[in-house]
Amino acid sequence: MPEQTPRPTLESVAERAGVSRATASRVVNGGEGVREALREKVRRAVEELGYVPNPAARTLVTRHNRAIAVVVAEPGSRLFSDPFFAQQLRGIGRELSAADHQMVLMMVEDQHDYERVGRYLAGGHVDGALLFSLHQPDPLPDMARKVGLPFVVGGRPGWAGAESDRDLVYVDSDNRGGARLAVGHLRALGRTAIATVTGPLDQTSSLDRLDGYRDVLPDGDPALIAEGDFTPDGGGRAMAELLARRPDLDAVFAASDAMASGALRVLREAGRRIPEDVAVVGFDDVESIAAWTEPPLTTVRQDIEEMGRLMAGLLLRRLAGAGARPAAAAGAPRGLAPGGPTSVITPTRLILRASA
Amino acid sequence: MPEQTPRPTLESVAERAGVSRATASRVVNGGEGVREALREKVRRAVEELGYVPNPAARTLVTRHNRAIAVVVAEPGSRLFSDPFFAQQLRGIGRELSAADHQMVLMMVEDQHDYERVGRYLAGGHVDGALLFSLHQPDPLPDMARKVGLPFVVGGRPGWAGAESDRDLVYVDSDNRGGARLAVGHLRALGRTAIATVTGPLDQTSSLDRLDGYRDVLPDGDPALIAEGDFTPDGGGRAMAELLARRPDLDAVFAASDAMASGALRVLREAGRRIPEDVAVVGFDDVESIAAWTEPPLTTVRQDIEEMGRLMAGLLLRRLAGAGARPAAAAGAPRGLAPGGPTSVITPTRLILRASA
DNA sequence: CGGCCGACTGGGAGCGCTCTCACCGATGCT
DNA sequence: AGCATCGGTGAGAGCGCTCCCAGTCGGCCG
Repeated sequence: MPEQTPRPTLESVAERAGVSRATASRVVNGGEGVREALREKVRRAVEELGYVPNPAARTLVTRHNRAIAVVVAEPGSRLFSDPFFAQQLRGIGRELSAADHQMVLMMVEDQHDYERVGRYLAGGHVDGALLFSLHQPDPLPDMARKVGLPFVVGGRPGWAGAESDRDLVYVDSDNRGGARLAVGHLRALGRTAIATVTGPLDQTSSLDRLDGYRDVLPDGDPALIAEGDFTPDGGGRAMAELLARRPDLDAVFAASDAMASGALRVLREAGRRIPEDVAVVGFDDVESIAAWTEPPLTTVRQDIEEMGRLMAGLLLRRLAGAGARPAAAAGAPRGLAPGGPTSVITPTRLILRASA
Repeated sequence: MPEQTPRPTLESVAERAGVSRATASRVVNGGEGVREALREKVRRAVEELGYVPNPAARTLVTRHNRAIAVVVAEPGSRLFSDPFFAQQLRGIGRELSAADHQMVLMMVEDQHDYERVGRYLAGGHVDGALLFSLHQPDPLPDMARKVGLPFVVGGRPGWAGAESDRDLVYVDSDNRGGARLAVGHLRALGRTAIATVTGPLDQTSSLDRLDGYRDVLPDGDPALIAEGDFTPDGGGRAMAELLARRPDLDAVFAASDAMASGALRVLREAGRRIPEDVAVVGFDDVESIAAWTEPPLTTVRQDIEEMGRLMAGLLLRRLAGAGARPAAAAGAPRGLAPGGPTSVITPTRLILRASA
């Protein structure tokens, strides 16, 4: 940066206040154990000089920088196509800035990026990391672990062993419970042939939602299950398939609002009235979709911002050191390690609109 | 951070390689002017020790940290409700990581946050800043200027004097041209009573789009103009008003897809067929909306990711120092200061679908 | 009234890295 | 042969801050 005037240093503040650098430092950092008279002098000097501590110098000795990394894998994916991501960021940002920490956003798209991120995390630029959308066995957690960097994962990790990995702390919404809510509602409506359009089955959120569907319909016809891809198009295709297999279906639970909107359109084109002929329930409650479909979509809402806040809070607590357990936050804390912090599942709830 | 093993320092690398710290440093930073033999030795030492440079120490002396801040005002607003923001971030991230810079995300919600951000920018945590959604005369640019921090603004600043402020460099899409495209298309279709639903008129993007509408329809009936708020609801309300004022209207240009979706619904409820009775054109081409309305929306697309990339590129070029002018990027460079970098307007184009 | 204790304060040693400059041997030139 | 030159290399001085440790100075106890 082009510095116009040489920036004031702690040294200059101390000089102006007529105290030692050590004392000035004490005042700047809270002023414990410094007589009020001196404290005031230093404060005035800081004011007059417009002194701002140099974070690099501080970090050099304290070994932390009040910053955490938010690593987002595959930004090309749905993470960037719906407001999910932005809302999550907002929650994280709020929690972090309340704790006076900064958020460093990193996007991973290809192999090369993994190295970049790995180097960054290893470099000690940040005190901790929030890892998102981990699919396959992802190298990120191991990288972080290797350099001793605390981290929290967003979304239940899906690979073998992840569940039993005691320091793999994650935050996820109650996908399974939400799906149960949706399908239960459909059944309570008296529907008897309830289909489902799932998300890609290599993602835990899709799997969990499908499990919820099965919880309610343990003996369901497999022909009533079709896989989508979280896009409106895919939802439409899956719906068409479902219609071909079971023309008699009278309800559909789509595992995302986007897929539901595609399904709605296919259903309409097939001449089905909604909700009279076929009741439809979505998932996510993405405002720009759910409230504006024709008819408005009954769906399952997850508190996305809260998830972000929770993740940040969990990480912050880990940083604070101590084995401080997270207060059982909204949702059933899922005990993993008897001694460490705990993963959290946030609740979901049904939003009733016209489609079911 | 809990360091398990004391992290290797440049000193230890030098020792292991049998060279001085200075030489080791040279190798780590590119290896200019070091004999191949030594270079190799150092590289091996780095490898064996798993050495990663300490960024804080480096920043302390170089005075820059390969990081830029992305400051987003009022995250509660539309910035977070449509994918606009996420896409922009993606563009910024791509450009930045190509230049090996990091992105520090800061959200400003209230007065208190302004102070926090101001302190952060003044602290030298970052080498530059990208400022978003500046409405009223915003303190941010001045803050940045005061501490000599290079910055680029997203979206044309709207207050008096901003336009003539020669180092207020911004990137915006061609809102006015896009609106001209939309309205021109409607007119070419033979429509004679073309209405428009504007965005909130305290935002330059709304104003510019309205100007584009007027460019094509200089003698239009003011009753054909209604103000919305960029939400589907607001769009619907404005549409209803328009319908009441001019029941004979046969086309509508909505200044955002979200508002268009609301307008579509009101139009449908009023029994108008689209596009037969009323042709509708939106703005933004937000995929989750435009492609899935009933009928699919003809709209104006802006390359949002490109805007992000451009902003980052502009800033990076500023940082690189030199009066290097930005290459006239896609779009008409709008000359402000004859000597400095230049604001950029990115092109928009019409996407034809069924609604018009 | 001397000695101690405790609350403050200052001195100084780094944190890990970059960068200037002096130095060194090997060339190249006159 | 004598001397300026030059690519390479190392020594050392900080960058601005924190924090340990020793020193100072009242006040209070015996």
